[in-house]
Amino acid sequence: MSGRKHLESTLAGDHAGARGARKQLTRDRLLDAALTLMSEGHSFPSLSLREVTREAGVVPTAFYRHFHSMEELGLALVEECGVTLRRLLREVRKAGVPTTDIIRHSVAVYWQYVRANPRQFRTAASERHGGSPAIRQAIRNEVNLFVREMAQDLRMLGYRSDLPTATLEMICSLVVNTMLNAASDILDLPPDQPQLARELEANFVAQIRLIFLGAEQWRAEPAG
Amino acid sequence: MSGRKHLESTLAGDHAGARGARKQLTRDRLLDAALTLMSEGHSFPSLSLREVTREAGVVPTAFYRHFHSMEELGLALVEECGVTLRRLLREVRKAGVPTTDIIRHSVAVYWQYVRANPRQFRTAASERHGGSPAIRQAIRNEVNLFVREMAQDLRMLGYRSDLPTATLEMICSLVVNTMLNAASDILDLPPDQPQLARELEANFVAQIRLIFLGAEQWRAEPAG
DNA sequence: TGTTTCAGTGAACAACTGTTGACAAAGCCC
DNA sequence: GGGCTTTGTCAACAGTTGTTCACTGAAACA
Repeated sequence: MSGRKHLESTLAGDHAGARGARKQLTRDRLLDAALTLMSEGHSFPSLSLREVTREAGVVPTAFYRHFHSMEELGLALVEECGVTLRRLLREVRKAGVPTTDIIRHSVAVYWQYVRANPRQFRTAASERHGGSPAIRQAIRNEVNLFVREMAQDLRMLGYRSDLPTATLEMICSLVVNTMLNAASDILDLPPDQPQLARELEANFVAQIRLIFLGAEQWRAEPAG
Repeated sequence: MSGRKHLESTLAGDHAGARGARKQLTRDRLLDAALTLMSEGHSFPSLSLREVTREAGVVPTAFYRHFHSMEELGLALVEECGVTLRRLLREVRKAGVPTTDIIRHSVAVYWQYVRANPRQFRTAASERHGGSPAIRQAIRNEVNLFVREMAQDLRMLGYRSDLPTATLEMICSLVVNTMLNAASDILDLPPDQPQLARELEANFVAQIRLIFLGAEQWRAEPAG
């Protein structure tokens, strides 16, 4: 019952054998099914267990082999979105620092990233304020992680090195909020309206620019 | 069938007679029930028609005397939230312009307003990105209305009168997004943590301040 | 006054929900 | 190979859902 192998297999995502691989596959199919249903207009709290298993091509009872409840699936989904977000950060970082018009460039990367992963971003935006308290908290954690990592990046770049970390994080959190709002906006556009999309992007760039304009003016001792 | 009186009573919210008043009352009870259930952790898309009528103390079929579907109730709810928001704007406006530390003052009013109407703000934040497409669109309209009104207020105050309206609205939309995010954050705090609430408020004030710091620096011709 | 209109009731329906237990087959370990 | 473990299936349950229809009683109207 409590053999070593069993313990291993219950830890996160080991699943080396052919059996574990198969399990991971249908687990992924369940997560994918939920993501797909949500991108089709459903919202997560209204998803039923049976709907998800139907979409995944599995019998309802099989669900319990992977999650205790829909809420647990939701948390797994949040983690997946977090991974996606952090991958984005790594990509932007890897793209180097053009120093000239860095904002427009970063926004462009972000924009294309949102369009490439619409389901994850819709889910993140949708559950951030709407889901169950537990899921909301999980997303908050994920977002905070992202914010902290981003602030650290700014620090590494030597941006406003006179400011305390808390202030940098305050700025980044403002940026991230704006990012997520913009993602939700763009994903609600009818896909055949490139003009509206461009206006939205321009507005988004302007807002980010405005934030950094404010950040450059921020006094280290804002006591007024 | 098409008498004058009947026509009147189908128009929005006339309901002068004793009958109309009674109808309006249970309609309000339905809306209130939905709001209450949502503030208890449920999210709107997962609310069932029967749950709402149960909470409102009426039989399920009575629902149809007021709304065709839950989605229609949702739209009515959005409108109610919009009214709440505009009342807020009027209150801030009425409070006068202290000119000194206007941001901290406005934020304080807003803060207390959120705490006084938690159910409306939770609903607004929750459905803004999460609800059905129709409801999402309705909220977007409501928010845009608010943004436009706020931009007009800034103009009346003579704030950055050199900027085009579109730019003012871009700024206000950033402010409103930040406001709604902060509302969602504060409403998720455990109610016995005044220290966290104060930190949250300080962070919120800082973000708004940062935005206006950027706004003051914004060049009328941002072509770079 | 008598008649009409209509918000709210009650019973009933078919469909769907989450969850159960026993069972088949395939992977795993000895 | 044989026995244990485990993923997925099948059948079935009790409860809830949205919606229907015929109804009651009181307010509104003539």
